[in-house]
Amino acid sequence: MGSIGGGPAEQSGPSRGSGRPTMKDVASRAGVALKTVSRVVNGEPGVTPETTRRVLGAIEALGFRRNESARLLRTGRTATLGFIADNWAEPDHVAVYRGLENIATEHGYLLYSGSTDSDAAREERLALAMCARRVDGLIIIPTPGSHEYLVSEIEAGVATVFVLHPPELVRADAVLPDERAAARAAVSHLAGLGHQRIGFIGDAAGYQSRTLRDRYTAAMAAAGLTADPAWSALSPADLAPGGRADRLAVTAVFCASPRQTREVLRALPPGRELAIVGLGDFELADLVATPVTVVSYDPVLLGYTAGELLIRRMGGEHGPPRLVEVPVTLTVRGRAATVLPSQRG
Amino acid sequence: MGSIGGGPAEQSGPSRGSGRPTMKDVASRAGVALKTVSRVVNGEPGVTPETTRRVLGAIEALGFRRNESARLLRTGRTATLGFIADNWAEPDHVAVYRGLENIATEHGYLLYSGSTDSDAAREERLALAMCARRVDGLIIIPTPGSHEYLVSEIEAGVATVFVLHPPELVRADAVLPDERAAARAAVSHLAGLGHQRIGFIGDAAGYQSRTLRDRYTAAMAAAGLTADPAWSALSPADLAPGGRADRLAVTAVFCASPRQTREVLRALPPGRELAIVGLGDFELADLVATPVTVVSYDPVLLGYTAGELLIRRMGGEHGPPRLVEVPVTLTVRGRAATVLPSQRG
DNA sequence: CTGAAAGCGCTTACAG
DNA sequence: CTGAAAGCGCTTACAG
Repeated sequence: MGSIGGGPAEQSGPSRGSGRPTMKDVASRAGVALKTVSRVVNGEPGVTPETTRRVLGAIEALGFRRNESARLLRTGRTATLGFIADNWAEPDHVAVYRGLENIATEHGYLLYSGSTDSDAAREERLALAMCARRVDGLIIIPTPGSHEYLVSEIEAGVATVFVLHPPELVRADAVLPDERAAARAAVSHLAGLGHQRIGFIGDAAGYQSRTLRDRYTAAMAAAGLTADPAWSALSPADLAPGGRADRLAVTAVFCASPRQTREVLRALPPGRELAIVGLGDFELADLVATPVTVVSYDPVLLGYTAGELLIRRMGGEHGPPRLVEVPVTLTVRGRAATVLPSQRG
Repeated sequence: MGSIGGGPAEQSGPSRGSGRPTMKDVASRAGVALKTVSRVVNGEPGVTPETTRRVLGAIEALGFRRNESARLLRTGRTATLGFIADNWAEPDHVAVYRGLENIATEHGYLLYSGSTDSDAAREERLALAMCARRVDGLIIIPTPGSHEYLVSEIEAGVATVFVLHPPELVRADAVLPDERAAARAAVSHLAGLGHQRIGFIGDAAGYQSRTLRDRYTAAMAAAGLTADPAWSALSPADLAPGGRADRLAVTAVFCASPRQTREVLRALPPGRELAIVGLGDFELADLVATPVTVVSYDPVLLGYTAGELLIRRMGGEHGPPRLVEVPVTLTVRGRAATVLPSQRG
């Protein structure tokens, strides 16, 4: 174990047999030079059909498969992208990954992946480990906290794109849902149903929804509603009977993420009337006992778009960091979104 | 683009700047030999504090970070595992990945990952691409179809473990839920509620649940019930009003996977009484309008166990392929599981 | 059409 | 305590 990097214990003994055949082995079996094998393997022109046949025969006989890692070392690239998710338990994060995988596959990249569980130290460790492997680019669903540790890597040429949440303390591209439009759609939908006391449910750390909280406040103002600051500091736990939500007499909430929305559903006491709009759709949202309206975006598109931008950057596109916003759609579900007459005014 | 492998278009021009500093750069800046830099970086003993200081200074000044890929080429290992999922849209597959990531991180491995969407050709392409990068081991949630293409890789020393579904046409380790116990638990639970006409819902291809179907048949027999073969060939579509399920007068079903269970929930006409037991739990299973009983296993444990076995194999543990079964638990939910008196007998 | 040499960035023996 | 040489498995110039 070294002092930098570390890693699994070295393999003991030659238990792996004599290893896999190399180009050198193929060359000597075919009676040609190494370079000729390389030519055949790479489909380069200028090799006699007869020689080609001999080389292919040796490859077949030996079960040779070119060591891609060695090739890439010489080439200077790795044809590898790194993806860092915050939390695999979030279907949205997985969907972002799927979008990235789609475009990565189209372009011949393989993916390193890992998750952080919102632990900034884990994110740093993972990202730097991927950089040490010399990934060509990095896609990150960021954890709360600074991403300053990436500055030197980005300067060294590692293309980096943040997705789903914005980065902090580092200038880099980001691909996000259109949060301004989302907040407006949610608030104006609820206002249209007669709600005035609309709360905002962010996450505990208050980080990942900080910009969204500002959007909510702006959207409330745009809808002609004066938002009590306390309304925007709610968490799912505040929905307990007699809890803060009751005391604040909130009749509707806008949830910052599918996870918040699901937690609200779980926390909601039976019989408590509450109109819910969540940012981000989730499976079975239409089948739960209290169907919820959502402002949804396409998380797969989010990942695909981020990958697209990354590939353009790796291709040499320069310019200042870009913010790409993906459109959102309001999907109305259930009757719970209507304010009862007695609650109006 | 070569004829083998292919890959993204080569980067055009020296847009990456002059590249990152190497040990050679550090050595010349510190005025020492390459080997001395290597000693410091690896924490090897026998270097003067003064020399160490000079080297560390140069590392700092240059922003040197060791190229892990190059180190691993020399070492002969890659400290990398490959994970191939069938479908990232399945939360269970993601959970298996999470378990694998846990143990991989503990042991210092990085993960390549990819998915197949049940496409056997994609699986083969991915697996071979990972082998070409010389992953130390491979964990696969297999697609339907033969895995014979892996034989030569396994012989060449790539440790391979299948998880969640068994492999076909290749001898390799597998880690699965205890399907026999699952089928028994499901059938005996339903039989205990008075059901006799219990159907089995597998997937369309009929593949991934083939062994499970046999388990179901055996469990029916063990419960003293005679199963009409038609009952075991049901799909969610058969639940449409007046469909096969109605004609067969099935009063309960055992679903082969969380996906089947969710599809049954979607296909179920309102008012149709049907007791449902699914293999594998899923989020919101307790909150849907028709709560379902499940025979659940821990998918994270499945992935962790598979990784554990893989690491033992990579460590040199020999012996014939092993089948590891993870325990299952019956979780009873909802009242729909009870047969109405009028339906009994 | 084919090949011998040098090198990608590092480590592994082996000398001093 | 420090270093010069060879090599991991491949590709990139450059010769014949």
